[in-house]
Amino acid sequence: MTAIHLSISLTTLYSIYFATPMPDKPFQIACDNCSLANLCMPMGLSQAEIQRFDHFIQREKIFHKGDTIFRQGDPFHTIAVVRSGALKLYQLDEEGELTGLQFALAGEIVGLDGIKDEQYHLSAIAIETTAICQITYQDLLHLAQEIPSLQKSLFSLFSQQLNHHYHVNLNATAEQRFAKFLLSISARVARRGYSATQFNLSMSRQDIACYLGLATETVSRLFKRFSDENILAVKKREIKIHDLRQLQIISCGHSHP
Amino acid sequence: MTAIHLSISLTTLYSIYFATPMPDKPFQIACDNCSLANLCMPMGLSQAEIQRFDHFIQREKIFHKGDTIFRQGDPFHTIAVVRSGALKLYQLDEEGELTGLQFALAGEIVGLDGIKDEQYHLSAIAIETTAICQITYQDLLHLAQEIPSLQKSLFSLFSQQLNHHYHVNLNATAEQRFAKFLLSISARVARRGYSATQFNLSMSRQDIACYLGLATETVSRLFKRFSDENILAVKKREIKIHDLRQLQIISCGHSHP
DNA sequence: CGTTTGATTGACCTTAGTCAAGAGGCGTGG
DNA sequence: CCACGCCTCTTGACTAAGGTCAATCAAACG
Repeated sequence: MTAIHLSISLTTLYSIYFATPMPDKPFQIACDNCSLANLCMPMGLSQAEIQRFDHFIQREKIFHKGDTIFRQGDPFHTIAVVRSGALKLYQLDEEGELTGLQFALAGEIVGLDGIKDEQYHLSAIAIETTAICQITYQDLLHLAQEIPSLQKSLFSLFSQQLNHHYHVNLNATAEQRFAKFLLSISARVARRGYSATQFNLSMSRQDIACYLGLATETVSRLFKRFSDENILAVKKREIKIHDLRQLQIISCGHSHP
Repeated sequence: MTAIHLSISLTTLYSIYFATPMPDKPFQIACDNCSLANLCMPMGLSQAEIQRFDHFIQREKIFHKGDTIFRQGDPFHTIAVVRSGALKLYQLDEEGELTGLQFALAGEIVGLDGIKDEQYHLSAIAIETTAICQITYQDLLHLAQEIPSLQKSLFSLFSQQLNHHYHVNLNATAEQRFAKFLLSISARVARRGYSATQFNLSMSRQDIACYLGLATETVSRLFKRFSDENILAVKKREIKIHDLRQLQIISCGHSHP
């Protein structure tokens, strides 16, 4: 088969195809056609309100693996939502020791921690290619004042974020924590309509270990153990869960009866 | 010395002393004269706004040790603030196992977790005699809509609560966690104007252990160790911290150089 | 004044962390 | 294209921190 290589710019292609010059933001997703809208700030808003809200959203930024979104201590101005990809959020103490680590997946909001002291308390970096939507806190406050249902969904999102933090259990064993982690990722991926049993982890073993308060070796051994017990299949960072029920049982601490 | 025992009701005493019948809410603190106002929801409000806000606050309830404020799974209607005393907040999983535990001291807000699913995700019980102020979420939403600075302080409080949860460090040693816990209590007590170095813990050793993800025996041993090292003095639940600086050093993991 | 509940202390054991070595990928540059 | 070095991950052997079990003590409470 012979391949024909065309050298043609996107702008030209666009204008040929649509018979009109390419606008500034040609293929951009707006809130009212975003698949995450029901998980995100505009949830519960009317069509008109969503369009009004959308007007204040910045979507230019694409971050690559390792890029910084904001740093702990930076002055706080904007709230961000992960549109696609994933972020790692972490906190260092005065000595530079890591004191906390979380992940933000598509549809999840980051930066709310900055409101109180007008500075971010966490650093955020992309752990894969990541698109984010941003809104300034000033705009958000004004909009929430004018749109009661936005105010309500913001409170709701805050509440959800609080609940999410209750899930790390200090008393759980390594096995329980790890099972709970996999279930959490599964649920978060599934919430956006993807498979709950097949996904790839964008975070390193080391990040998982830090998040769970374990050593990387322990995480590695748990992957092996669960794989040996046929609970899941793992190939690099590609995970296929075979027995979701068993994971649930393990996460509650009834692993080996 | 001879004691004279008078049997006389508060109502009667009030009317004798003030020469007027006792009103329904005689000695009640209002938001505009409450010492916690600058930590609480009305922070940043004008005098007039505080008085408007105050109108929606219920203050009748006094809870005794062991009394339940709300239960995990109860329908969510109200947000509460601890005016004096202390609460224990805890979460059980489906199996009835404890999965999380926190404390709320005077000036701290509880119930925000309930907003998202319209039910409380934590149970709250008093661990000493506790007075709370309550407001219904409905009223709060309406007020926040009308009073921009209230909306702003609510977001700020939410943000603060999120930050507070980042402080539990899964990678810390028993010693570090314990030191951090004492520092946290110290700071929270001091914020209300009380001594940062002398306070009494209203929670049991078991509660502290659960909160820190340790065994009660370990907590007991840590109290002894710190006491032996002259970092603090402990008598039952009465704590006197001698060396706050050393606690800070320990909490960062530089205990024994 | 016994009974109960919470705290302390000691002896022992388990879990998971540490150290060390090796394997598998990935990108860079010769 | 292959070789080299650099990561990340895996696996094994040993160790230590802290959990468990059990006994004792102290305070609280009816």
